[in-house]
Amino acid sequence: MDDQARIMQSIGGVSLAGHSVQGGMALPPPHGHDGTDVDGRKQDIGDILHQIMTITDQSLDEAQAKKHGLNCHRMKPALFSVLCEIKEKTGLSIRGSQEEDPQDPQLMRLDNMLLAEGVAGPEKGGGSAAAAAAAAASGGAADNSIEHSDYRAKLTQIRQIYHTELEKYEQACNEFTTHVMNLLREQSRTRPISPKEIERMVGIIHRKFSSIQMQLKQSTCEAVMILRSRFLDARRKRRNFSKQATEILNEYFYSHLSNPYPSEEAKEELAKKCSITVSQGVGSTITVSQVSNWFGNKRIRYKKNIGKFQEEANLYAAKTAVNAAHAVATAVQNSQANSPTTPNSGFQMKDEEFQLDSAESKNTLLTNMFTGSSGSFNLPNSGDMFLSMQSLNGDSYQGAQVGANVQSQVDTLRHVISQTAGYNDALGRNTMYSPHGLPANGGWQDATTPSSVISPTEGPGSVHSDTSN
DNA sequence: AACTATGATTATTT
DNA sequence: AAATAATCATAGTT
Repeated sequence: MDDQARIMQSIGGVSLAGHSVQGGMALPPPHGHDGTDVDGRKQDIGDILHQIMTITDQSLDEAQAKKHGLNCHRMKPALFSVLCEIKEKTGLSIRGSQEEDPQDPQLMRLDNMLLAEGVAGPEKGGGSAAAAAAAAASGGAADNSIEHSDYRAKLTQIRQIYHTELEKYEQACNEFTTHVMNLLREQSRTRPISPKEIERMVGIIHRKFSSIQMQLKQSTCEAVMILRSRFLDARRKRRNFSKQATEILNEYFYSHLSNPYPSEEAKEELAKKCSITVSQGVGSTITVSQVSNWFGNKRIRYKKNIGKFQEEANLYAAKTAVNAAHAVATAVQNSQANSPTTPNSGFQMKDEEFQLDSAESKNTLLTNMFTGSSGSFNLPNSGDMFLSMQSLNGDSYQGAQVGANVQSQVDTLRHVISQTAGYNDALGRNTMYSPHGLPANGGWQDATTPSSVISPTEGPGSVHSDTSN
């Protein structure tokens, strides 16, 4: 009350001195007599101040009405100028503006991370989301991305939420800012508000909202981290393939030992086979990239220590030998049947001759057939092998149809042969199959120095730097 | 618990 | 881009 009295005092003085009392004259004075003029004015001003003070206590309509009344009041300009003066004196108007946020390193960090994670930024250039969608649409043809499709989907989800929230905050911030600005502008009719103050206010609001946004960013980061640890690390968690799957892969590997690089199609096929193979109850469908991994690992590990794999090699070679023999036999039979120009040429193979039970006769037979012809299996690939077969038999039929299909079986047969031969007459014949001179130069089939048949016990060196974890 | 096997990742080479 | 070589980290084995 003391303040108020003082203010009123000064109002009386200033207003009368500074502003001519035009407004006051225009409006009918509350109290007509000169004698009570001063008292009346005091009361007037007291009323106005009271109304200003209590403006927020009233309902909107009432307040609007009162506000209008105040704005039209004859004392209003005077009061305004007084307020201006007060404000100037108390130095309330310009203060501050020294708080420029120091570009918050933490915010930067979060921003960078979100950007790196592909959550922020512009839709990743048709990258993940589009690719994932395409992959999902096209079905199984998505090799690598299908593994991460879950992850990508979740990431997209996070991204979406993040963006909608961000937008929401942005919008709310703008709305609130404009609202406050309007409010201040309107109030500036009643009390002095410099543009700088408005600016400062806006700055404050923005800072508040950006701190909220930072929280959003932080929690988004957290979500991404959790997602990462859940998925990408789970990806590293290894599940062994099923027995059947490794069986299939090994079969392919050992029957293509001379060139164990399955084409993309072959890989797809293998992946399919491995996935189809029973016991796939719980999520272990094998993907193409897994097949690639497998072959990569297999090749390098086989090469690194062939001796260790001899047993396995024999096993699978023998296993597929029967099939191979079958296939060769039927293929030859078919070709013979289909081509009248090639009557029997002593290359008949009957199934019975290739029962594994009668392995001995089979192997010697084949051994004689192959080793007898060229004496060496140091061939770049099975294509040559096939040629040698042809020349051996003096057969003139075009083997294209057979040749292509038979190639892998020939590999297998060669293996079996080399094994038996290696054991039976390993003396002069160490240039037959077996590892095609691998460890020396690292190549798989351009080997120029075929090593001797590796004994099934342990290869030379046998260093496995791999298993030293 | 030590050890090996193996699927996956990373860095480098080709 | 694909292969290799080295390495990682876990699944199985002993």
